[in-house]
Amino acid sequence: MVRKTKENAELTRQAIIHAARAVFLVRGVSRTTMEHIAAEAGVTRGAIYWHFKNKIDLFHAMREQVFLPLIDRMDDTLLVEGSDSPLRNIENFLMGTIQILNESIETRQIYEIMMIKCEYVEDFSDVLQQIISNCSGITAKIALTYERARLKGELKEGLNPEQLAQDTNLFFTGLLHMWVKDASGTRFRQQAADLIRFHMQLRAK
Amino acid sequence: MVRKTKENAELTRQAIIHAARAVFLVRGVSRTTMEHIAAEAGVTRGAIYWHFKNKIDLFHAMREQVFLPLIDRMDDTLLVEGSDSPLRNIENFLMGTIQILNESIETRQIYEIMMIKCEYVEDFSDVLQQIISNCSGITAKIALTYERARLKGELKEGLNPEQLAQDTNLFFTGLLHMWVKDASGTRFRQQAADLIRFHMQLRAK
DNA sequence: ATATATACATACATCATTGTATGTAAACAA
DNA sequence: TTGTTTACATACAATGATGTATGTATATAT
Repeated sequence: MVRKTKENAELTRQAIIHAARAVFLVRGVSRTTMEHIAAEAGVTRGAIYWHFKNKIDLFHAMREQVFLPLIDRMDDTLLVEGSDSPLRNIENFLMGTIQILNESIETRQIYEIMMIKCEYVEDFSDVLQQIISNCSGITAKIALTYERARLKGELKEGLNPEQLAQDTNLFFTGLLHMWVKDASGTRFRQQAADLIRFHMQLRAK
Repeated sequence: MVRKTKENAELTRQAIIHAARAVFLVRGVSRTTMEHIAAEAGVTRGAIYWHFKNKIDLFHAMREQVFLPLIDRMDDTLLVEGSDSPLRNIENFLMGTIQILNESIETRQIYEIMMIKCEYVEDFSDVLQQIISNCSGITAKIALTYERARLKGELKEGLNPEQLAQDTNLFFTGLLHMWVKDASGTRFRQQAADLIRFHMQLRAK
């Protein structure tokens, strides 16, 4: 059984991505070898090199499975016109992200890999640029939503939407990082919702 | 020149730590070999294995040089009794940390290594626990200071010091991460001070 | 029905890395 | 002054990892 159908080949590709995630998680990206991934996926390195150019290529494929949906959801949650409570939209977006982390093992593990099991050097260093620009994209959309909240009179007086968005973005960046690092769950994972609510109350009228 | 005096040996030790920092920064911790470090330090692997058990041991030695002073400074800045503005103390602590990152190449590089050039797996995974507990220590001290601020009437009404501290801690965690990733400096490094001021104004009366 | 491209598995050559074992000259203690 | 320990350098043995080259059976196109 050497040559497979297209559907079978796609299954193999997915199996390799899943295997990579599993191995990255326990060994870290750098210490993971193609042989590790192949063994986990039940194939040989030949299969991996057929589907992916090298480890980075595989890494990017894994990353996309989580980040493309994130962008979509953000647009759906934040950029809806004519919402009666933009502030709620922001809160819902943050809550939704946490909820996804809670529900999706896949997403959770990929976040963990990207945050504490990957070294951003050499070929990986350009991922940082993507993260930064991604981040400013998020901030911009949050800022827009804060501006709408201001027009609706939801905000305390004298608060600059742009600065609010930056503060929220940094808060959430920190929360995600601590959420991921808090494997025991006692410190941050359980209270994430409370932290978000408090953060939003700070700026609500 | 084989056997050196104690002072000379200590210099060698420091040279190895410095070299490790330089190499970790460009190659990442995992991809860095003892030979790389030895070459950078102008010694052989023999010297490194004499002073350090292995790469982790060396990593911890490097880390301590930055984090022991941090704890001291935090205590000095936050836990001063009878300050007339606890809120200012918190702001000064955050500002001071950023200032140190700006001024000390060594500190900056070690933060960068720990945040985006190290994979927390296997032997390194217990560092995460240290970070978490370190973090809750910081939050506790900030909470204490917020409580003092509340007693002095510096805070807006109805704000819980503990929650404020958590929010501040997450904000600052996020800021440090973005500060480090923002190598160009344009996004976060230049406006860090403004972001901190805004964050503090959000809770000041 | 045959040719060709596909989806892998296998084999190969090369280089990198680790820990330790051993060597050694100078510092230090007695 | 003579051990003895220190502070390394050198040598060794074993293993791991990469990328590519090659093999091959089957799906698919014509």
